[in-house]
Order: sequence, then C-alpha cells, then structure tokens
Amino acid sequence: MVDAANPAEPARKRKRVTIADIAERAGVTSGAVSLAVNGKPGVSDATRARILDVARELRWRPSHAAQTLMGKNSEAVGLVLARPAEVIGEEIFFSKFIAGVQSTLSGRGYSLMLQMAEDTAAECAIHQAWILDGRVDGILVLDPRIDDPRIEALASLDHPTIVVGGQTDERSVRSLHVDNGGAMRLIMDHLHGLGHDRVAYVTGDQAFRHISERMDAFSQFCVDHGVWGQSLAGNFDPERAREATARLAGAPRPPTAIVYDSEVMAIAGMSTLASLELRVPDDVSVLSWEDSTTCQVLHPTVTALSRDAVSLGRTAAAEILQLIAGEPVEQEDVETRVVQRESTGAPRR
Amino acid sequence: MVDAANPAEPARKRKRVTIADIAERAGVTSGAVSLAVNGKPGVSDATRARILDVARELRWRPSHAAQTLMGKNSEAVGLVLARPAEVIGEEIFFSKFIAGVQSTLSGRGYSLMLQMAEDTAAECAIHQAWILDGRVDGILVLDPRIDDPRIEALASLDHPTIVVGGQTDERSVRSLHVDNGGAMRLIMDHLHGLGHDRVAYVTGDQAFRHISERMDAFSQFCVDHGVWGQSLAGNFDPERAREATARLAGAPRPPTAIVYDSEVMAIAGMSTLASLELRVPDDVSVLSWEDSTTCQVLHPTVTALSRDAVSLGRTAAAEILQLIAGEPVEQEDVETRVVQRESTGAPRR
DNA sequence: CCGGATCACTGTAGCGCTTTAGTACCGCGT
DNA sequence: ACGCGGTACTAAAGCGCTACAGTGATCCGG
Repeated sequence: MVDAANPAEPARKRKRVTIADIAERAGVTSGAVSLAVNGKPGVSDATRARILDVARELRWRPSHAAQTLMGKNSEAVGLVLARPAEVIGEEIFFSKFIAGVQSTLSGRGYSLMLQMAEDTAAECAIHQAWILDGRVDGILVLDPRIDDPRIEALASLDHPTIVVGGQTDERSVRSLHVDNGGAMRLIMDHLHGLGHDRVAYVTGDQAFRHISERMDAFSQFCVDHGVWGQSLAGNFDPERAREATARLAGAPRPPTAIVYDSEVMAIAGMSTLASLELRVPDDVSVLSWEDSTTCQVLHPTVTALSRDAVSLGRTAAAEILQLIAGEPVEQEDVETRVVQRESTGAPRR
Repeated sequence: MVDAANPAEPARKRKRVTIADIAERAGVTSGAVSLAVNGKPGVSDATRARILDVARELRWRPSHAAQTLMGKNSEAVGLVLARPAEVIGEEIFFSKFIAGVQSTLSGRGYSLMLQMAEDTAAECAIHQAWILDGRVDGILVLDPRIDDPRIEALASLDHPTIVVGGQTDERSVRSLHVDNGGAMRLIMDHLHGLGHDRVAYVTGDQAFRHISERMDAFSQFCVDHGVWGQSLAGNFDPERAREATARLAGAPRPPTAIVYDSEVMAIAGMSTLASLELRVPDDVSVLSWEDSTTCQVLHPTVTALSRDAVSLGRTAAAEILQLIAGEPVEQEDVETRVVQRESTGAPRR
C-alpha cells in the first residue's frame, strides 16, 4: 500500500482549503471572505454569517505563511538558551521558567520558539533570523550580561523584547526587573540575624548581570554590617563549587556560612562538606539561591531563596505579550523569600 | 485589534532586502537570482558568483514566509507537552529531554516549537494547526498512550512524526523504541539478586504506554521468579506516591523493596519512609526509575535506573531529522543501566 | 429630481519567492 | 545556408492572503 520506490517520501498532498474555495461556495469574492473572517466592516451581517458558516463547514484555517507574508503576527515568542545542554538539563530553573512561560503563552494561543546557541554571537544571529523572518513576535532574553551585545542588537532591530533581570527600558526592549540586591539582603539578613559574621558567597558566572548585582549587594551588606564577606567566583559548574568549598573549609579561619548561587552548586558544596566531615549547620551553614524539591528532601534540608521560577516565566510571558500587543507593560514583582530549613543555624561560638 | 495611536507600537519599518533588490543591483531578473541562490542550474558561473556577491553585500536573507508559502520546509520541529506545568517544572526528565533535542536540532539550524496543552484533544489541535500551516517539518510525541488518539490523528495527516517510546512504525509515523521491559528486568534482576522477594512498584500514569510496558514486565518477572510483586497505581504526583508508600509500609507484610516510576516519586516515598521511622535500605530498599543529581546526593544516595534523557532527546531529534530528510531512520539504542547506590541492599531476614 | 454620501461588494495589485514557458543567442553538423 | 540542441536568461504565473481603488445600487436632503 505504501509506494515502494521511495518509501520515506510522504505523499503530503492534502489540498489546502483557501479563502477562494470559501468564496466560490458562498458566491462572493475572496476579498469579501477576508473581510468577513477578520471581522472587518464591509460585508453585511447576513453575508458574513453565510461566509463564516461555509468556512466552518470547510474547516478552513488561515495560511500562516500567507499571513506573515502580509506582515501579520506569527503568534510565537522566541527564547534562545545560551548555556551548555548539560547545565540546562541539570538546573531546574530553566525547566521551571520554560514551564511558566508556556503556561501563559499557550493560554493565549502562542507558541514558544526555542533554540540553543553556543555563544552570544550565535544567539544574536538566531534572534535576527527569527525577527527578519517574522517567525516570532517577541523575544525573551535570559541571563543578561553587563553591556550585553544582545540587548544592543535587539534594540537596533526595534523588536519587542523582554530582558529577564535586565535594566534597560527603551521603547521596544523592556526588562522584567528582578530585585537581586533585595534578595541578597534578605539572605544576609537571615544569616546575620542568626549571628553569622563570616560569610562566603560562591557565585555563578560574574559576567551575568544578575550575579554581579548579587555580588554588589553582598559586599555592600558586609561593609555596612561589619560582616567578613568573601565571594568566590564560580561558573555554575558543580565541580568549581566543590573546589571553592574545599578551599573555604580549609582556610585558617573558615566562614561560618556559605551562600551558593544555584541549587546544583549548593548540593555539590554540601556533599563536599560532608566528605570533609563538616556538619551542616553545626560547623557551617549553607544557603542555596534557588529552591527546589531537592532542597526540601536533602538531609539536612536546605535553606533556600525561593523565587518561584514558574511565576517568573509566567510574568515574563505576560509582559512580552503586553509589549507585543502594544499595551502598557505592567511590572509585576515575583515573590521572593528565604525559606528557612535545617541547613542554616546559629554559628558555633 | 491594536489601536493605532499607541506609543508602544514600534516603527518596525526595516525595509526588507528582497531578491528583486539583488536582481536590480546585479542586472538580472529575480528569477535568475532565485536560481543562483538556490544552487540550481540555469545561470552561468560568472553570473551566479556576481549574484551571490551582491546578495552577501546586501545581507539578504530569504523570506521564510514566502518560502513556506511555496511549500518549503520550515526548519522547525514541534513538541507539545501535555502535562501540567508543575510536573514539567519539577520532573528533570523533560528539561533533559528538551536539552538533548535542542542540542541536535540547533546543530542543524532547526528550531523547536514548544507548546503545552491541557489534554490530548488540545494537543491534536495544535499538531494539526502546525502541520497545516507548515510551521513544523516534523513532530515529536512524548508519553504515548495505549491506543493513542494523537498517533492516529498524526498518521492520517501523514506528516513526519517520531513517537518516543511508541510501537507504531508506519510510513510517516515512526517510533523511537525504548525497551521498558528490558529496563524493568534490569531493575528486578538487581533487586532479586540482592535477595528481595517482596517488591512493590509505585507507578506513574498507567494510561501511558511506557508505564504499562513496565508493569507487564514487572508482573512477568515476579511470576517467573516467584517474587511477590505488587504494583500500585500512581500518576506521577508526589502526594499519591506518599500515600502509596504509607499504605505499603503499613501493610501486614510490607514489601522489602519499592520501585518508583520517577525520581520525584522516589524522593517523596523516601521522605515518607523516613517520617515513618523506616530506614533505607535496612527496612526497605528504594529504587528510582530515572536518575538525577538529587539521587546522587540524597542521604542515602538512591539507586536509580539511568537512561540519560539527554541522549534520548538527541536520538529523537536525530531520528525526526532523518525522517524529514527522507533518509532511512536508524534506530539507536539509548544506554540503560541500574546505577547502584546506597538505597538498595539485601533485605533483612 | 439630482448631486452626493453610504453601503456592499468586486477586481486587482501586491507581499517575496519559485517555477515554468518562452526568447535570444551561440556553436555545430550537414 | 539551414535547422538543431544547448545554454543563459527573461517574463509571467502562481502560493494564500490583505488592501485598496472602484462600481453599482440604494438612500437622502433640498
């Protein structure tokens, strides 16, 4: 039954139903059909109803390609992930964020265009291709860097963009403000409140704007409150977090608390501490920036900064949709709080 | 219906470079340009080179919309996720799978179209819209069910489709075979080898084909090896896993080992066991279907079936690309093994 | 009773590209 | 000299849809 000569080539012959078919069936021209189905004035109510009936009967769907050729919206939002596949697969943040974005988007009939890129240059190229082709109506940018080339590039394309955790707020490139400084103060308040005055901060990639904001707030807090604060540069790699942890633990005067920039790093750090026979939180308190189920079930359970990445995704999606629609973009704060669990406690005197 | 007098409406005026521009500049017609840029015969080498030069100089990019209107490929693969946002955000499988898919896809310049759907009917509608609009060249289907309506619908659309873990192998709808039965035997061999003869299996959603395959293999093994085996229906919800675990633990003759269908369920189960003062693996062994960092760092560390969801995604992507290209689809097995950790041990006599 | 406004719809020109039919020109054998 | 087959290109017809200038027909006030 399947043709033998070329088994893999499907007979995708499905003759498309076009507005011309509807027009013929309804006894009007395609122009009238276009007006009718788009709810524009120019056809009588009776004719419109008849046309819509025929369209429904013929199960007509507008050709997306033809519409974007005419400059219509593509009903898709683009997101390029510029981190290695391993990190994305491991770090729960992405999956939650994407799930959040999706849940808002699909409620409005929008799709998400996803791609991974090696570096920022490749990401820019993808953005440009998508925009020029009208394949996406808006773009979501994650992990903005200091002086991020992507933002400049997107601004020059003048296309709706939401930078998650960015600063810029031009006409088309807006930011979803994330209060990293405030969150860091929340964390430090918690630790300082417990009595810690020697705190280390093992960071993600400092090139990221949000990380540098956190670092600034960290230093600031330490200076203001007389806390001995030390930050160690990482890059979200659990291996680096292990090394940093070991170095901190082996120092002449080790910190009494360590803050990690991600859940994966915090877990790696805790396992290192365990292997060094250091008890959490008795010998050292641990706090993770980013909460997850793992934090809840690990022994000891991990105190974490909970930001709800799903909500963050939802908010980002809502904002890009507003921007696309030309509505004023309502900034909405994502609830952030420190969930206290067993991994933090008062330092030993 | 966007009103005109809107300050946020960007002046997206960027005049597109078309083949007509190139034609004019190169002193030929647009038809010649089309032949030249598509590497088709009909233009002399000299003219072709000249045209390509101009195209490069003008930074021309083909209009995607116009091309798909002409029936060209869209260079995108579609994936609809039909599970609640919470599950997708929590279950590491999805994020790994998507990361894997992406890493193969973006290497070939393809994008992923992602959407979430409430139910199977909505998923079918999305598939149909995508296909009819030529927005995707192929579709990836996850979590096939027994007599899955999606597969039938897709088969009738005759569009390249890879069903991950499916059975069907028609012309256009192929399956990435996943040996669930074999994996279950691996698990049971491990447990049986340790001396367990009372094993419980807390399942995900039985409506899913892969889960039912696992259950069948489970029963089969138990019968063949004289193991008392009990499966309890779950639905990937950690709460359900907790209840099931409590019920099992409270039974007159509780099982000596419990297998969970997902990492999230296994973790929920272990925390329940801990709250019931049952020790793992002394009182009961625990095994998770699906490995993750959490399994490696939990106390005790969790023995898990490791399938490498990233590879699974890569393979699925490779297969759909082959199917789209009309090449023979090479079935490739994903390595599956039981990673033994602390949560499984010999049962107490 | 007529100019003008309004309505309901038609006809056609694109959007950017591919594709096919057609033209002009070249070299070649006879 | 003639026709023949190639080559190198042009011209034009779509793909499905929207936009916009018309075209009648109807309505209306003066």
